Amino acid sequence: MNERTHQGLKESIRIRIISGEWPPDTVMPGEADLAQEYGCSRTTVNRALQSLADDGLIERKRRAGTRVKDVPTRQAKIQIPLVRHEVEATGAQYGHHVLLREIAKPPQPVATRLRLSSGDDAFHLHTVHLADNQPLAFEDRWVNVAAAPGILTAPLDAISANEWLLRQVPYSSGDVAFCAKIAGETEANALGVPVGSALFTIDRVTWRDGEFITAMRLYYRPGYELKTKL
Amino acid sequence: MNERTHQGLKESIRIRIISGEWPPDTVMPGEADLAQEYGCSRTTVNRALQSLADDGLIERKRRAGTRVKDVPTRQAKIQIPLVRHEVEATGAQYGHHVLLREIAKPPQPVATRLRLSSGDDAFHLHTVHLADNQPLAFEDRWVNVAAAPGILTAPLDAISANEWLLRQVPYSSGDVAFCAKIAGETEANALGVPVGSALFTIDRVTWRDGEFITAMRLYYRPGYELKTKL
DNA sequence: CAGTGGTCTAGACCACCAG
DNA sequence: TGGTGGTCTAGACCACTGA
Repeated sequence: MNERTHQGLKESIRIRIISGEWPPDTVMPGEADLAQEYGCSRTTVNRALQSLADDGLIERKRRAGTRVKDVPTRQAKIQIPLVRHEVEATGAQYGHHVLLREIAKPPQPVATRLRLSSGDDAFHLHTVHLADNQPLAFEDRWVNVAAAPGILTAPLDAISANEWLLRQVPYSSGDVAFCAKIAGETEANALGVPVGSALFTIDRVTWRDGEFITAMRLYYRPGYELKTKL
Repeated sequence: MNERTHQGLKESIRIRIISGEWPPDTVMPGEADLAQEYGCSRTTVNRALQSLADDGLIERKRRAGTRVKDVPTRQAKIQIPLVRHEVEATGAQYGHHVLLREIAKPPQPVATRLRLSSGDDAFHLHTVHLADNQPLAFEDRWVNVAAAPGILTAPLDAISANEWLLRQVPYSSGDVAFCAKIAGETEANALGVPVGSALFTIDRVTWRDGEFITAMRLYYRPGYELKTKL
């Protein structure tokens, strides 16, 4: 790898950290020193070090300098999956069915998470996502109609609600949680698995400018794995 | 926010994308144009746009320019948790117990994932992680002794194997998978939950320079959630 | 308060690839 | 093959903060 580029520089420094040249919890040379050592400009060193800090390998503070983290807890980047893309990436054919579609008063836990006044209705949707006609995931979604009025007339048989919302109402922020849940009757029937199966679950609430857009829970069929690299 | 910094610039451009100024799948103005519009240098625009591309909002190609993603699939950064840090972050007291410690031949699935020759022994460890003396997670780990010989004499009662390995053998790369598993007897006993519970599970294999270091599976107690933000 | 990282600039060259 | 992004440079000023 070319050590004159910030990427090559980053890799070189990473290896020096890993090899123990600067043990955990010690201060590394400053940017100016490294720039001189590598014969490049401080700007380049800065980019490399910022990237390493972004990865969680080092910590940087003004005046205090750059130090190797005590425990190099690293960050993983996860593509919050769009189910259709997941399916198509495996070469399978994607499909989905809407199992339930109603305007209803959301249960209390959902209503509070969505900051809806009690008594307010919301759009409720059950969808099952298919890969080669086999159920892959079951989606339970509530949508704030005020934030996305077009959802009521959207062609949800042709395009999944998630995708429609992403296109029409690009969100500004969201909370995501991963967990495991026991399949109840609804989920079990939708996925065609026994009640009591362990389902990998993604819980998501999405906001835009402080206004709630949608809350969704995605139950994946048993055996599913969300993979990433460190 | 100050629009003269690359962070402020990024936020400004992000809002313009979200507001629909450049709809999905359209080409944005080039770096030079934006630099002129904002009255800053192209370098600054470049940093802002690279950051947005890193977040998954836009795609950049030489010659083709910068285009808003069709479906803005965003990336979430997840701190692969060190259980001790997780526990201490909630204000609880961390502890752990080693339940099993042996040299044994790993089962075939583990051996192949670790690229060990069949017949090779490995260091096997069962650990339960505690928060205020309540079981939080059960860890099943195999370690390649050749890659981390000190593990055999490490004080694993005082420091968890994960932490010891991170300090002594900082890894270069790893595969991570999240899934849900049904609690078998071993996991259920360790966590003090009924057999058949749904356990959020993190599977991890760690390498260094192509040499396998450790494979671990972490079963969290029911109700646990791994949270992040978009 | 002095040294470190954070950031901007103006200009430059290059790699890539779509037209 | 020309236009676009990727990157480097040398210098500069500033913000922060720990010694």
